[in-house]
Amino acid sequence: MSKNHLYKGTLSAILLKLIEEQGRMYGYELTKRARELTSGDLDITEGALYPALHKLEAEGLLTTEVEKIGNRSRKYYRLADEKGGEARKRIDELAEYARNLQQFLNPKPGHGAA
Amino acid sequence: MSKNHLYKGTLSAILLKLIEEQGRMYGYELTKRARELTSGDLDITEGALYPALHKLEAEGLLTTEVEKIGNRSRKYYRLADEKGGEARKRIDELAEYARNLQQFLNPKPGHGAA
DNA sequence: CCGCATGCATAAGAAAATTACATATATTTG
DNA sequence: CAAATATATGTAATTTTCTTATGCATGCGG
Repeated sequence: MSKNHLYKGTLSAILLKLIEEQGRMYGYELTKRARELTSGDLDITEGALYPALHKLEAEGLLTTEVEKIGNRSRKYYRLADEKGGEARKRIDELAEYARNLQQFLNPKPGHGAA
Repeated sequence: MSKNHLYKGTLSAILLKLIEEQGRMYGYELTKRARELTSGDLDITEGALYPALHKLEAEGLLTTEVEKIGNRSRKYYRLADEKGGEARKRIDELAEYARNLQQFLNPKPGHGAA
């Protein structure tokens, strides 16, 4: 029972935020963390995840390091130094979006009307 | 300079919310109100608006009343009585989504780690 | 008269996600 | 040990949703 439909459009910014927080993360880890933090509301599927990560890498926002864990390989992502500003900008936009949405849903009870 | 891309997926819920608040609203009015409430961040275009409204109407969530203002006609939308529950459910989901997103961006300083 | 705001609507295309699949290793469970 | 499940990455076909570009018509201000 995911509520993915509402998260549409925020996926790549969410990925950037998680990666920024942890320093580096790999795909599978990102899906688990997102599920945790949203109480299961956001269930990122591979079909959405990997294309999004690849796109961010292609844009130069992320760099990768492949690491062997035993016989299996993980692909770690981290924010690219050169475009760190752009990444942070997108994360900030996400935060501003969240605030706007809150504002929208719970408009400040103006001083005017009782 | 809209930030529409972040709002993807939330449009129909946002429309429901606005209509619920005002009792009834017409298309053009909705675009203006959304722009107002989000300081211009959400600029709903007709190409997104009307298909979304038509879909909600087709789903039975909205009913319409066409009204003549002088020589021009407005199409007012209001929540359908029969499916008012579903509409409110979607609005609640939007609110929960907004809270989750806030939580996600500003995690409560957990008890766990120091 | 011309441009802009109001007001509704559709159509072609792009973007982003869903769903389904493919592959492979590691761990748990009956 | 065999089978199921978790870990781990990826692609492809399809669908949903939005953008961009139109189209039509009224009303008002300069």
